[in-house]
Order: sequence, then C-alpha cells, then structure tokens
Amino acid sequence: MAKNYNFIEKLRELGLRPTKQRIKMCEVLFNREKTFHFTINDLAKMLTEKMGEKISLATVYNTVHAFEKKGYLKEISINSDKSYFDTNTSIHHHFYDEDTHELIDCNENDVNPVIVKKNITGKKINSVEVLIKVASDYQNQK
Amino acid sequence: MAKNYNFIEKLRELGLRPTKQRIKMCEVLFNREKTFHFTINDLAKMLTEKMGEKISLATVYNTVHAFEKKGYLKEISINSDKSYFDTNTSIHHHFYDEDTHELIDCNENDVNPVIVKKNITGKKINSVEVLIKVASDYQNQK
DNA sequence: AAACTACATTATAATTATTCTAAACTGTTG
DNA sequence: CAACAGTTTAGAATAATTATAATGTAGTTT
Ligand SMILES: [Mn+2]
Ligand SMILES: [Mn+2]
Ligand SMILES: [Zn+2]
Ligand SMILES: [Zn+2]
Repeated sequence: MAKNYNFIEKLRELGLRPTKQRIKMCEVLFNREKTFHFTINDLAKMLTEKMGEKISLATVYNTVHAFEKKGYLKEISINSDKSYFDTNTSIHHHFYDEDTHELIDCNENDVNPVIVKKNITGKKINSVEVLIKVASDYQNQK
Repeated sequence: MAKNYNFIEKLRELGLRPTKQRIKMCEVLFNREKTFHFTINDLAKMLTEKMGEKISLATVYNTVHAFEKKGYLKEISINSDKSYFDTNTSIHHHFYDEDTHELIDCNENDVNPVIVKKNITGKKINSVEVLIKVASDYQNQK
C-alpha cells in the first residue's frame, strides 16, 4: 500500500470494508516515507496516543492479520516472546541490535547475494533471508 | 557436550549439580549421533514417553535455560508461537520446511559464505545466519 | 430511506507458552 | 550424619494471542 493513498478505495479493492478503524490503521502503517517494524503493542499505543483513536486490541490483531493475509504486512520472527511485523513485505535481510532490540532493514547492496547450493528434493525455495545480530563493540570503545 | 560422555562429571565441571533429572536430560539431548532441534514440549514428551521419566515442566524449562546459559543449547526463533532449541550451538544456517514445520541444518558448503558489506557504527557483528524457507514444489509435481 | 444482511468491532473470557513462588527434596561438604 | 545451598515441583501468575458472542455498521435491497 502506497503512502498518501485513498485507503478507502484500496480497502474496497482488497475486499475489506473501509471501517473507521481500518482507515486509521492504514494511515498509521502506510502513510509514511519509510517502511518500519512494530509489535502489536507498539501499534496499539501509537493508535491510542498519537492518533487519539481507541481501537480494541482484538481489532488491532484482526486488522494486522487481515493486512498480512492480503500481503501488505509481513511477520518477522526475531525472538519468541512476541511477534514483530514489517511494512516492508519484500524478501529482505535484517540487522538486529541485541542491545536495543531494534530491527533495521538491509538495503539491496548491504549484503552480497546469498548463493544456496543445496536443494531439497520436491521442495522449492520460497525465501532466503539473512539475520545479522549486532551489539556494542566494547573492544573499539575508547 | 559430546555423546557417550560422563555427564555427571561434565555437569560438575559446569557448576551444575548432577541431579537425576539433569543427567537424564543430558542423555536425551547429547547422547546421540546428530544434533537436533526441539521445543520444550517435544523434550518433555520424549522424557516422559521414551525415557519413562516424569520431569516437571518447570525443571525442563530451568534445565534447558541452564544448558543454554552454559552454551550447550541455542535458542532458534522461527515462529513466534514457541521457542525452538538446537543442540548445534555453532553459528549455522537453516532450511525451514513450511509444510512440515521441520528445521534442517545447513552444512558448511550448502550456502556460500555471506558477505556483509555494511557495518553499523559502534556495533560489531555477532552472527550472520541465513533462513531458507522451503515448501512443496507443486510446479514440478507430476 | 427503511429494512436487511453479511461483515466488523468490542469487551471479555479462554488458551497457550513461559515464568514465578514457596514448600519439599537432594547433592555436597565437613 | 548434620547442615546448607542448590534443585525440583505443583501450582499460581503473567503475557501474548485467539475465541466468543453480543452489538454495531457498511453495503445492498426493497
Ligand atoms: Mn528466551
Ligand atoms: Mn503468528
Ligand atoms: Zn524489515
Ligand atoms: Zn540448527
């Protein structure tokens, strides 16, 4: 979903009724320059605090999953405590900052193409994604 | 922890008391040819069913985390529903079968070395791991 | 525009994985 | 063996997520 979009039309195209809650969630999620990563709780807080909308947590879950199913959100598994979601739905790599628990997208040329030489009989490769865990470098700290 | 080991000695070396429960868990986890992946529930079932030991779930959690802290188990985040653990504690890549939800280790030469060209200021890279998601190839099915 | 209907939202309960608690138990040391 | 610290355990608590079922609403039909 592109930014500055007519989300009402877009939702209808997806077969989702353009409710007040969904439109607001589209604005928060997709009406921005850069893609980003969030948890359900992050999003619920943004909706209540920044947008002044009190959307039921159940609706936040429902809508996030609806958007995911339609291909406009992607779930990322970094740690098993909670789910992260990504508005960047392309296959891409991540840096994960173990200090701040922050997730950062890799750009196209941050990592050389990954060459998989083995294939599993009867199976096709759906995605190849790299997770780069980083943390403070105390060695290099003055 | 190597297979066919004197786990009592090994546990003592780690500063862990060699209790009946821990020794049994060592046998299940480390006394085998190949490394493997499991969930806490898998392990609890193996202990009760196969080994005839009823170990409290709290102890299974405690002990898995103790072994993880000592570096003999590694947590793997594939999906956010539950934690997977790996007796292969080296940095390595995985195939994940989206049909069977099975996790398969990559060998050294299944994937060419991953070259990360970007670095984040003040941060050092702790690990670079690849996750290859595979599923049935209906295209190639007769 | 009122009625109708299928889809959505919501508060709340249920579920599930995991962690906490506090009492009972056990390995180790003297 | 006595003493103590570490360990196990059942059960309670927590936290993320999902299910339920009543109420609300968008889109369609009359
Ligand atoms: Mn953990
Ligand atoms: Mn999920
Ligand atoms: Zn991303
Ligand atoms: Zn592995």
